[in-house]
Amino acid sequence: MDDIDRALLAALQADATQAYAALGKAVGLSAGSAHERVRKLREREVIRHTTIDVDPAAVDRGVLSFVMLQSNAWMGDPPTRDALAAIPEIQEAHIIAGSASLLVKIRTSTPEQLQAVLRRVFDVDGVTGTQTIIVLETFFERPLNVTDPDPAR
Amino acid sequence: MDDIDRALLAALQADATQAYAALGKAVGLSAGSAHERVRKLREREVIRHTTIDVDPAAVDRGVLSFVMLQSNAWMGDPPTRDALAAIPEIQEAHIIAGSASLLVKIRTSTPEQLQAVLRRVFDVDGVTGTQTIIVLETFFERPLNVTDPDPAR
DNA sequence: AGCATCTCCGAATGTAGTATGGTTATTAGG
DNA sequence: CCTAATAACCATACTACATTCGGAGATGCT
Repeated sequence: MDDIDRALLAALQADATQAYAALGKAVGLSAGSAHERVRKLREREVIRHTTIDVDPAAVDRGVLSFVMLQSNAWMGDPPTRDALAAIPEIQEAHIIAGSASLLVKIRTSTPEQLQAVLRRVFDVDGVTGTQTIIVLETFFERPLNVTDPDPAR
Repeated sequence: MDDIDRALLAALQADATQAYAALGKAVGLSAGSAHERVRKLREREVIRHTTIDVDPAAVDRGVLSFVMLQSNAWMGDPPTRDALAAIPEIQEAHIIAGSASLLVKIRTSTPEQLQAVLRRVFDVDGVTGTQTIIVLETFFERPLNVTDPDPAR
C-alpha cells in the first residue's frame, strides 16, 4: 500500500470504468502493471466492490433522514442487525456511544413513507424511542478520502 | 424506468464489473439490449458514477463519527459548503432541520485525529458548537434500495 | 556478494464492449 | 379497427480492452 496504490484507488473512485491503459498513464505505470496492482488490491479486499452510484431522486428515494434509536438493552447482536437489515429503506446502521444506542440512515420517497418506516423500527425488539433528523439538503456525499497523508504518523 | 431498469441497477450495484452478457441474462435481455438500457441510464444520470468501495480500515480511516454542528446563522450557502468540502476527512455534509443546522460524517485514523478535524470545523464561519457521535461498530452500509415498490403509490 | 522475491514492461491471445442493420413489439392517431 | 411511426429488441461484425506470459531490472535479506 504505497502512494501508487492510493493513486489507483483515487482514480478508480472517480471513474471505475476507465481502461487500465488510462489508469496506468495516470499513475506512471504500464497497463499490465496497473492491472496487476488493482488485482491485488481486490484480492486483499482493500477494494471491496465495484458498484454504481444511483441518483436517489430518480428511484423515488428523495427524502433522506437520520434516526437515533434509544433502547432498553444491548443492541449489538445479530438479531437486531437482521431486524434492521430487513427494512429496505435503511441504508446504514451503526452502534454508537452516548445516550442513544443506534444510528440509522433512511431513504424514503416522502415524509409519510418515513413515518411508515419508523413504525417498523419501533417493532424491533428493544427499541424504546427514536429521535429523527430530517435532511433538508445534502451539500455533498463523496468517496472516502484515500490520498491525504495522516499527519500523526 | 421500468422493472427491468431497476433490476439492471440492482445488478450493477451488486457488481459493476460483470459483462453485459451476464447482465442481460439476469434481466432476460440480450447483451446488446442490456447495454443500450444501461447507456441510457447513464445518459439520464440515473447512474451518476461507477466507483469502487474501499475498506476504510485499509487506508487508515477506521474511526467513524457523525458530528452535529450548531450555528448562529444560516449555513446553507456555498461558502459553508466549500469550507467543509476542504476538509478531506469529511465524507458527507447535510443541512438538517431541528436544533442543530448541519450534520457531517467524518472518517479519521484515530480519535486524536478526530479532535484535529473538529478543531478545523470550529474555524468554519458561523459554527458555534458541536455534538459528536462516535460509532462503535457499523452493522452495515449498503447501496440505496432500488427494487422495492413504494406502497404509497 | 549471492540468492530470492518482487515489480515492472511489452507483446500475445482471448474476451468483452460497442456499433450496425433488420425484425418485432408498442403506441398514437385517423 | 387499421395504419403509421416510434421504440425496443436481437444477432452479427468489428474494434478495443482485459488478461496472461516470459523475461529483465530492481530490491531486500542472509
